[in-house]
Amino acid sequence: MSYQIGKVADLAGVTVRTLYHYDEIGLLSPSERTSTGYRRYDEADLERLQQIRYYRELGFSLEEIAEILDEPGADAAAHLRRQHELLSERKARLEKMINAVEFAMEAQKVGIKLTPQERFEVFGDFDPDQYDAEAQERWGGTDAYKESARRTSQYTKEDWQKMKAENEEWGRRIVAIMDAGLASDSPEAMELAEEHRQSISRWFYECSYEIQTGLAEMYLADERFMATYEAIKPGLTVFLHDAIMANAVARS
Amino acid sequence: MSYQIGKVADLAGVTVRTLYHYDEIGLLSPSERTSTGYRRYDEADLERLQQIRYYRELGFSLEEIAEILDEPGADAAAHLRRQHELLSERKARLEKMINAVEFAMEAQKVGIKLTPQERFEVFGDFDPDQYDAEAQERWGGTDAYKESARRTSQYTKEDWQKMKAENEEWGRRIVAIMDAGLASDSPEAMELAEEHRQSISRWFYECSYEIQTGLAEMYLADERFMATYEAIKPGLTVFLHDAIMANAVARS
DNA sequence: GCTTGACTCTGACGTAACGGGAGACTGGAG
DNA sequence: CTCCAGTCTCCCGTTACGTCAGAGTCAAGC
Repeated sequence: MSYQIGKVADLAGVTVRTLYHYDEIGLLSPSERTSTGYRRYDEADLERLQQIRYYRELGFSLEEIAEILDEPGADAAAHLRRQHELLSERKARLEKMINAVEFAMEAQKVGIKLTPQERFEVFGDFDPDQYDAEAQERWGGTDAYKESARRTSQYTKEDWQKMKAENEEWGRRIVAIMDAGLASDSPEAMELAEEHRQSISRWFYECSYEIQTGLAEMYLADERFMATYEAIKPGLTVFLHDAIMANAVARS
Repeated sequence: MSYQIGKVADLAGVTVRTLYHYDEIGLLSPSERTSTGYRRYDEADLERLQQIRYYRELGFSLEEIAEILDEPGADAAAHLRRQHELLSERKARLEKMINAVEFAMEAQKVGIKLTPQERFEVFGDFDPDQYDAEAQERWGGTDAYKESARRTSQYTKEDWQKMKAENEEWGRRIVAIMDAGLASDSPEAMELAEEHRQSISRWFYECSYEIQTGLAEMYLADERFMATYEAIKPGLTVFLHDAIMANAVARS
């Protein structure tokens, strides 16, 4: 069983021109020709094309691919293993980039400027080991921001003003609680943590306790998020963080 | 605060030539020049470069990026949302490719040939909705195949022969159990399911009950995997599948 | 004030991986 | 026998830079 060039192109999702090119440079020369010069690709050719496509997807140049595939002692299984590893690395890199975008969105929402390093560190050389895939999960997958985008795009100026007013009111109340000397795990503080969560749920996206605790950690970990809360009242960031944690534990 | 071209190049992980190029085609022209003609990039330029890098990573051409970025009414937040969505799609696609590679590895291990469609379907147009991210989890993340690769690379010819002998012995025993008319959830059948799991753990990778049940489903879902077991004895695939399920339930 | 080495400037040509024709031949359906 | 889609080889075009070349710039050190 063998296929002619157009069929192969369709199957593999490439153009015939690409296959001509691969033949020209000797990367993939069909193992047979008909008497009239038509190219015929067999199973082995398809397998090679499959490997080529994976390595291309991974960003290798055709020259590099030719070297890799013609390496003696590297069989199909070895290539699959290698591709699996490289794809996994790419995935980790992508997750890192998604997190970076989420971070940038959150920063922008609060009106914080990114440092030049932060803008680009995700594009730098990547060490897969240092990356914690779980961080990704904190956001509850990928829907939160989609939902947020869908909702906020509809908001009018009055909506934003109303939101701002609500937030300020909330700020006054939590400051009052702190001033009253109440603990961060007092019912009053926890109630305000709960309101913080519900406010996000109402205005932006369904905010689970898990997501909220993720936010609380981020407020603490990043001095600029911290600054926005500290500006309202010194100590508020830690207080809010603890209240969120206490509330999350109590409610679940 | 503004930066000169080399600093920007370092920060963003591109070459100065790339920045010259972006300037030439009007994609990113620094907002200022010194009196001696040196380019000076400010914060806004960096933000634009950040967007450019994300869109490039996503495979857009420079011309497309110019259009997107100069679209009126698209602010930074809109770009971040768009990038987030596109990155998520890419991630789903990558996961699909990883699964396809794993499938190919499993197929190869058992000596099954892939159909041309299977070789390339993962490269086709991708509908993100149809993809089930959980399938990915069945393999217990990404370590199983790494481990398998690490171990099998050390194996000698005798190891492989020993493994083969073990497998054949296991095959004879499970056939005997079927012939004896025992049920798939009989202790004897479950014991052999357990041996199946331990054999994989010993020879390839730490095989959890979760992974094993994933394998059992794959044996049933794919007629060619099925064929390898049916060749030993008709009905074996279903029998083994049920035994694995019963054993997994019983042990956890 | 002068040198020096790292950095920057503007051309201009080179390259990888195809895209998109032109013009001629092939091959199966009617 | 005729068509029309598919295939062949040749060849020039394009994108996103890489790679010099030759000249000017800048901060540091003597």
